[in-house]
Amino acid sequence: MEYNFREIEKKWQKHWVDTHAYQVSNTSNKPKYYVLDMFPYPSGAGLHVGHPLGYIASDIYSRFKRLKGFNVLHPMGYDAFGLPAEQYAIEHGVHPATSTAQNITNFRNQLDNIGFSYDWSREVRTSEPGYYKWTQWIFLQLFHSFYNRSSQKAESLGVLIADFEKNGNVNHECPGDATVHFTADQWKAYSEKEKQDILMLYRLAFCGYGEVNWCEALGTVLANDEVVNGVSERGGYPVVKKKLRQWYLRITEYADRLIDGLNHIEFSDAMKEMQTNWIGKSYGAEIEFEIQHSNSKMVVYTTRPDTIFGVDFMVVAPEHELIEQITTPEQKKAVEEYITYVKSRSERERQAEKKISGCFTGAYALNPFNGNPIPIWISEYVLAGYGTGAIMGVPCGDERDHKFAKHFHISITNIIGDHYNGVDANPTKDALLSNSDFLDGIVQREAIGIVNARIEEMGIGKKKVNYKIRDAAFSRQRYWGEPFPIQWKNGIAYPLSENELPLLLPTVESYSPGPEGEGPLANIPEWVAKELETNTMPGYAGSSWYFLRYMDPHNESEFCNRKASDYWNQVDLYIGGTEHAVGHLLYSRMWTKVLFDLGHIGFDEPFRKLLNQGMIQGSSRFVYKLVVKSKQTTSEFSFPIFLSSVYYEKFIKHGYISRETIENILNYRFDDKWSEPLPDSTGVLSIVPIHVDVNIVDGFELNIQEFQKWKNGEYANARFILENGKYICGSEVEKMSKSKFNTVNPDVLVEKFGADTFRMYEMFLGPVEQSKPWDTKGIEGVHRFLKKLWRLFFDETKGKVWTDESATSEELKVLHRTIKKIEDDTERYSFNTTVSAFMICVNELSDLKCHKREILEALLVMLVPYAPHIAEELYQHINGSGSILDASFPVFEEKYIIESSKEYPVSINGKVRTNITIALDASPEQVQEIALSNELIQKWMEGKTLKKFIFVKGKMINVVV
RNA sequence: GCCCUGGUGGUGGAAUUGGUAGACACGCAGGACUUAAAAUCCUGUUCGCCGCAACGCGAGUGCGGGUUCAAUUCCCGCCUGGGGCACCA
Repeated sequence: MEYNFREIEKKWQKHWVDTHAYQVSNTSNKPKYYVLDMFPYPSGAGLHVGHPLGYIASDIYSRFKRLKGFNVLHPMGYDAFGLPAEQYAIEHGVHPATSTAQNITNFRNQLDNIGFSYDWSREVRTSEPGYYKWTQWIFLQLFHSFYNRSSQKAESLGVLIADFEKNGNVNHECPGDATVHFTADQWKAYSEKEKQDILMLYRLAFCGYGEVNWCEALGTVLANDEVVNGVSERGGYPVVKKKLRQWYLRITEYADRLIDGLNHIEFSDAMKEMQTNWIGKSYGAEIEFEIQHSNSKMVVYTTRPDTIFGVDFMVVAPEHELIEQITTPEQKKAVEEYITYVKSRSERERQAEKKISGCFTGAYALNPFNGNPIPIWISEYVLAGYGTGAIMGVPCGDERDHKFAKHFHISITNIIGDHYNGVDANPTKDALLSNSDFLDGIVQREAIGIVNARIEEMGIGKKKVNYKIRDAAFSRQRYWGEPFPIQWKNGIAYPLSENELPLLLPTVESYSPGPEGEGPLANIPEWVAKELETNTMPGYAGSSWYFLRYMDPHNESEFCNRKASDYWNQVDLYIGGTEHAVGHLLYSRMWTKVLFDLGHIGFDEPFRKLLNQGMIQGSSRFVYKLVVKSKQTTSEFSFPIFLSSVYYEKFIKHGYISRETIENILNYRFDDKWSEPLPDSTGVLSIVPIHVDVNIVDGFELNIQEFQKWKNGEYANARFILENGKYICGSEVEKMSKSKFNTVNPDVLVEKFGADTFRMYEMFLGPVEQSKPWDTKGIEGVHRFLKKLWRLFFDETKGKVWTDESATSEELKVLHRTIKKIEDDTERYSFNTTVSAFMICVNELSDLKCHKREILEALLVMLVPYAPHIAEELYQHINGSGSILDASFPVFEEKYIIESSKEYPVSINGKVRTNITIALDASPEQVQEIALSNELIQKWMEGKTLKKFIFVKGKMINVVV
């Protein structure tokens, strides 16, 4: 009987569906375990081999926990709102709901192929009204709440209003505008509009104004993704910043709790570091500077007040409101030109720019301690959104300031003596200050406090904690997202009541943008007539709380019943990529904290343990096309000519190919003699790399016949210049994507080798956490392993070969060593080493000719998480009853693997010279005696004296001479 | 530019807490079985040197230094691949 994986896998997949094998209940006397994959966006491109990596890992862990006696929640669903579906709708007129449903169907079919243990009865889709009703409901919770800084949690706005009526806002500093102060009487006297405007400054979900990428030519707002080098990706039109009314989430109020919460969850140190850096808490001071010949003042934020006497210039962000007031007439034109230039630049470009740019305003600030005038500059490297949008430039202590000063020939004051060498800035805090008036001779670290005290005393500044994190923009001028349950009346935002939810996304005629950068909803007269909000929510709205919905997916009266969330509690294991480090993973943590504060759930961190899967990269292949480039055009030969990679390498090395070389090659390589004249005799020959489908390349060798058929025969009449009779492609590791023709479809591999082989091979590739390029070569090894396993049970000619004989101690040792390895490694998510442990076990059992049920049955149970189909099939044969899914993981027993002696490596001065087998219970003295009396060791020690004898029990021996 | 992360044979990787570097596979080479092929099995496979082999010697975990009896592992400096940087999800 042969291993017929196609038949076996179909059979069991059907059986598992028929028997609801993966349905899980919210009530159980088993302990619970919740394993979750990061919410996938069902893209039209379908799954490539990179996607299932994490899914397989989580599936293995879920099944493992089930064998260990847990009630395991392992759901899957779709983050179904998003930009690509809308873009597709604009281009093809297909409703996003239609294309999304289609994509989901494909996605699901691909997943089903792989044999996952998802409980599909709990599937959710964020674009379904039954789901987004609750996204809207949570938005209303945010809208109706503020962050009470004294109790350190979200509370109902009612609490705030009650206090305003009694005390004004003395107890509650205004988070949206710290300059807002009012008494109880003033509050009561305010109009409805004034009150609402003030409340808006407190709400956790609030409306404000923010800059977007505005493309006039397309009449739309663009995502950062759609802007390339300052112009639109589609069409290449100019993109500028534009201020629009936007919704925000006040995540800044949660900054401290988001930092603190990291101490209570198991994320990698790298991940915690990224989140901490993103939140960017810093301790510093705000200092006020007077401006010469002006009544205005400028406020800078600095983390280094100790360097106040080293300030040689000021820099304000190009958006800073002071600029207009302080710019001198002589500088006006230059400043305006500079600001125009900056408007066309994205924030990223501004920060990444190596070329220093800036413009002098003509104005001077005055150092509050010595009255020295300090020139005020504008530069793109200062961002408006951080701190006060103005910094003090201290060239001797900050690298960027230093470069700026050098570039604009601003003289540099050295306040740190020898610590500054005139060439590089030195950001030390340990130098003794000089040139610093009353701070001379004081260590910088201590001077910080002294200056802070002095500025507070003088009333020109105060200590200030700052955060880099900004409030999260929460609206999009798009169609395919959740509508806001908000109505606008006389400029006041009124929430819909809960019983009006869900506010359904209406159908539209066209998906193109509304007037003035508004979203498509602004084009619907009925919508506008009802004064409904025309923005929609961003992609991360639905994904910020989906892990809760899985616990109670069909509940129509609550977002999630408290009993269900109390039972399932936190996600015990969350698997996904690091690309979500500072987006999704911060937003969902914040939402969880809000829901906790408001008493809707009983925990304030969503994910107890996070495992980051590495990215499977594509290994792209290139063919090299010969073209002729003149100054204006690129022309081609009448039939395309491709050169093997060796020629391209030469071309790259020398930067050009001579006409003679090419003519020689052409004449020499083609049997029928090259007769065509080279096109455009004035042009330069050049070689252009083109991505070629990796599926028609074997290793690096191009399959020329397939290539000529590729892309509907676009290159059917191509000619090739080969090396050693082969066309060798170039290669590069890049993101796996359709446009790079480097995707590999799991369906193809499952069809050829089976799901079990595919699952194990994905794991065998390397540690889940590590990124690596995909290479299909090697999958055969895993497939051979499964066939070898099969042969432990069935012989091609003899049929069944397993027996009921009892196992020998040698066989038990193999089994129990494997149990220990599989259990330990699975527990620490080291799935690549478990696969090799299975291989070693099967190799050893084959060598021992072991076909004993006692051993094999335990092996099958361990294999279930990894290769469930073959395990279930073989289990049915040897056991005959029950499903292996609910078997118990075999119990490791130390007694089977105890060894009495060990072959010690013996080194002389750290170099291994021989191995000696010594009893494990030998004393160090005995070991030394045995080792030193060894012939080989004596030979090595000849003429030398023993300096030290190192013996690590069970590990090694080192003789130092 | 800033933050995070990786670099070990021809290839993917192993070495879990500083203790035999290269487990397990792929590929390659040679062999067995077969009329032949597939499948399967066996042997070898880090590099260099000693004319082969055995044995042995030397080098070796991106590069350069350091700590240690001992470093892929710890420290310092550099080179380089990947991810993120706030409207892709």
